[in-house]
Order: sequence, then structure tokens, then C-alpha cells
Amino acid sequence: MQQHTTSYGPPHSDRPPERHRLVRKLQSITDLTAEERQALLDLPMTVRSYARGEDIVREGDTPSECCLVLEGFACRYKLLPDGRRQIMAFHTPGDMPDLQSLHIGVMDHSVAAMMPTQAAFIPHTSMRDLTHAYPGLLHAFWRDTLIDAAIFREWLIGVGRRDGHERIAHLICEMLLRFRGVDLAPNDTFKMPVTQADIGDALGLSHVHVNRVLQDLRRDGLITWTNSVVSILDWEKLQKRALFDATYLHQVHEAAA
Amino acid sequence: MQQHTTSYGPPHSDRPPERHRLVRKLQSITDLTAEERQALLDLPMTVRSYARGEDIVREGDTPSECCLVLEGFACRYKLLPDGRRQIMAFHTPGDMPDLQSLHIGVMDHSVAAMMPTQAAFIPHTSMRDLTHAYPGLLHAFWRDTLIDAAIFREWLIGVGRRDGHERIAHLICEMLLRFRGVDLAPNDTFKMPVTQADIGDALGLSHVHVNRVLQDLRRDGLITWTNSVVSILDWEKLQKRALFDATYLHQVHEAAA
DNA sequence: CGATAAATTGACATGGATCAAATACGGTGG
DNA sequence: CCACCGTATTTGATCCATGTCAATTTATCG
Repeated sequence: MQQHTTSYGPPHSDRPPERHRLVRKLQSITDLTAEERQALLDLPMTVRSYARGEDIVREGDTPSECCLVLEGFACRYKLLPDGRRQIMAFHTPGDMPDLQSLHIGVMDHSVAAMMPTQAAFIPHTSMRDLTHAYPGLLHAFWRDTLIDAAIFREWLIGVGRRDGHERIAHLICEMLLRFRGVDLAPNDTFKMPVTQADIGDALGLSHVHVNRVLQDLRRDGLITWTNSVVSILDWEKLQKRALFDATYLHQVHEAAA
Repeated sequence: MQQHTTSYGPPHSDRPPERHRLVRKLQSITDLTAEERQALLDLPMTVRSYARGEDIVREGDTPSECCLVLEGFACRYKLLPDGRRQIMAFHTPGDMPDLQSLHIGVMDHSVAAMMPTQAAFIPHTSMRDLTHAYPGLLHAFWRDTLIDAAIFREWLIGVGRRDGHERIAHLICEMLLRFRGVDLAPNDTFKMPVTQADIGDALGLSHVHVNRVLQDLRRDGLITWTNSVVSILDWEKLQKRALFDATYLHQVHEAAA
């Protein structure tokens, strides 16, 4: 199912521009020195392409590499024995959905592509060398996983205590800021290539209900959502509807330069 | 409101036995060398006591110490502006609920005692010295925060896709294994000093519904729950009812010796 | 022994699920 | 460029797990 594979050696000049997204992402949550940025760009990685719906890492795997989303969109999910699915995270370019595999052997959930996606794989050994050489990057990666956890907590609040409208509005607020963090939300507009059923599985709602709520949000002039493209029309009102407070994202730079 | 404060210097022989719980906890999720264990016991810490319901760390704080639960029971929670509360984690002795404060400045949620609780505070500087001297402990602490995140994900699955019975049964399964990990669940029995309303706030249910589900679980002979003491009567059936799979806890030792 | 919090019970209401159909739409082959 | 197909969205009708409200009983504790 993998359509394409390329390998990049460390000191290499024609790296794809998408590699910079990792730098952007980390810069949105911490400060990096020039050397650290360069070290990130020099990481050896293997790139693979995935089709929509394809698994990138699977529950039960014991990866020896970390994966980095270069292009596309991915999610982390788990299936219950009877088929119910819970999506627990969405991942934009620049995210490393299984960074945890560095310290946790067995995957307790899967990672899948939600649109044609390019993922880069970085050997654990390289990651360890890197964090050994640059303690600041160790700090950055650990912090990244901690922010990941903060996002899980916020989602937990959502499914536990927010109603349908708040949940969906909240997700949109979060995704706007995260896409902004990697410079992928010009004009408060970004690509959200997910099905209404996917949103339901992420927020603990049925796809029918998601549809009705989205219609409300559109009717009220808060957003536009067509062809997987989301536009925020009224950021203030949307945040209010979502009871949104961005603290939990712990971004230090609104958007990387 | 703080009733009592004691300070321990590093090389000190009459440390309270509860300090060992941190060692137990970490040992339940990783392997420690003798030196690492000793280094943990030598950590300087200040002990404070908290009454039931009292906050130990509060949303918005920027702690300069990490807190460790020595005795008692704590939770992490967040309030929505209108008063709805979501509890996102329970913490047994041995847990460090705000380990994250090492790398994330601002608390995005609060930590509270759910019964009279003793918490130890370890300066961030000491933690940094420790992890610098013992990289194995750095690995252990990072791993601990990652398992924390895995637990959030599992709770997310619960509120998102499990019904009331599964959710409550699942929580009980999890708490049994975690209490076991710190040697506090003799005979599959442990103290769970929480109100039915608390459970509701943790699992996204109303306290009335929690009450009814608990009655079912008792009637079906799966558990006993009186006076805050939970006993598992039928572990097999309980796991089945909960669709429980312990992988996500990533415990390497069923119980520390 | 009150007093206050927690657990329990009953009656009733509802957000959101489920089921089933009817469009719309993106992609593909002709 | 169009006809067609599988998928996603939308709509309507109905149902139910859980919520809400209110009262009663049972701890718990000074």
C-alpha cells in the first residue's frame, strides 16, 4: 500500500521544504537556537507516502523509529472490540504522533492518514543521538509530549462536560491555532480533510448530530466549512461559543515567522 | 488551611516510609538501579498536609517545585466558567501529578486532595540535578508523563465511546492495577475515597446515574464498594464488562516487591 | 444528638443516538 | 464532457441512555 519511498542522508542540500515544518512546530512551543534548528534539519529520515485511511503505525507495533508528518493530515485512534472507534488526536504537518515510542515500547493505539500523507521516519537511535548532543531539544521534545497530554485533557473536558456545539466549536478553535503554529492557516482558513463521521468519532458524537451542529455554526455566521476547507468568520464569537481558552496549547509564539 | 509542614534534608535516615512509594511507583513502570533508588530517596523535599477538597496546586500557578503524593488521594481537575467540573486524573501515593511543571510553566488545571493528604514538594532544581546525574531517571520520569498521557487517552475513549457501565467498570479496573503497582491493593481491595459525584465528574456522568450503575455492578456480584473501600469480587467478569485491556498502563511489574 | 454531606429512589425531560431515505458530490471510465 | 458509482452530507422520524429535579434515607462527625 505504500506508494513511494525516499531516503535522505544527513548533510544534504535539497531537503524538501516540508522538513521545516518540524522546526516551525517546535518553535511554536519553545525557543530554538540556530544550531538546534540546523540539527533538526540534518536528521536522517526515510519518507513514505500513505493513502487516505491507511495506517501509518498500528496498535501493538513496537516501532524503532519516530514518525513525523511532513504533508497531509493524520489521526491517532483506537477501536473497541465491537468496532466503536475513538479518535484521540489530529496531527498536522510538523507533528510527531508517536514521539512517545521513544520511551514506550508497545503502541497502545494506531496512527492513520486522513488524506494522502507523507510521513518521515527517524530512527530512535538518531533521536537519542540528537537529544544527547542538544539537551535543549530533549527539553523541546519532552515539552511537546506534555502539550500533547494537555490536549488530551482538554478533549476529555470536551467529551465529558461540553455539549455538542461547544465541542465542535472548541475543536475548530484548537485546530486554527495549531495550523497557525505551522503557518498553514492563512486568512483564518485551513484544510480539515475529515469526514463528519470522523469528527463524531473524535468528539463522541454521531455523524448525524455533527452535521446538525455544523449547520447551526454556519447559519450563525461563525464558520464556513466546504470541501474540507474551514474558514473562521467570527473568531470572537466562535471562542465564546466554545468556551475556548488557548492556555492549554502552551504556544509561545502565535505563529512562527 | 495547611495543617502541618516538615522539611527533610537529603542524607537523612528517618525518612517516612511513604517516600518509598515513589520508588515503587517508578518501579512498576520501569527498571531502576540501586543507585537510582537511593538517589530518589535522597531527594530533598518539603512535606505539607492538605484537607479533603483542598487545592494542592491551582490552575494559573507557575510552580517551582514538583509535588509528590505521599499519603492520601488526589485528583486533577478543571472547572468550566459556569461551574461544570471535569476531573481528568486520580492520583495515588507515589504519583507526581504535576511532573509536567518541569517543562510547562503555567498550570492549565488544578490538583486537589480528595481526602486528608500529605504531599511532598521537590524543587525543580533538585529534579534537574537528579535527572542530570541519572539519565535513567530522566527516562523514567519522561516515561511516567507518557503513561499519564496514555491514561488520558484511555479516559477519552471512555467518555467518548463507552456507556456508563463500561466506564465505571473500566475505572475500577484501572485503579486496582495502579493501587497494586504501589502495593496498596491487598486482596484486590483498595481505598477509593471519592464521592459518587466525583466519579460522575471524572467519567462525564451525573451522580444519580453513577449511583444506579454502581448498584448494578454490586447486584451482579462484580464488586463491593462501601465506606470508600472497593473490593473486586470477580476480576474476570469485571474486565469483560469494562472491555478492559491493561496494555495502556504500560506496567512492567505487576506489583513491586 | 443534631447537622451536614452522601447515597438512594422515583418521576419526568431531553440531548443526542439510531434508523432509513434522499440528495449531493468527487472521481472515474467511456 | 457526460453517465455512473461509491462515499459523504443532509433530512425526517423515532427512541433511549442519561440528565434533571425533588424528596427520602443513610452515613459521618463535631
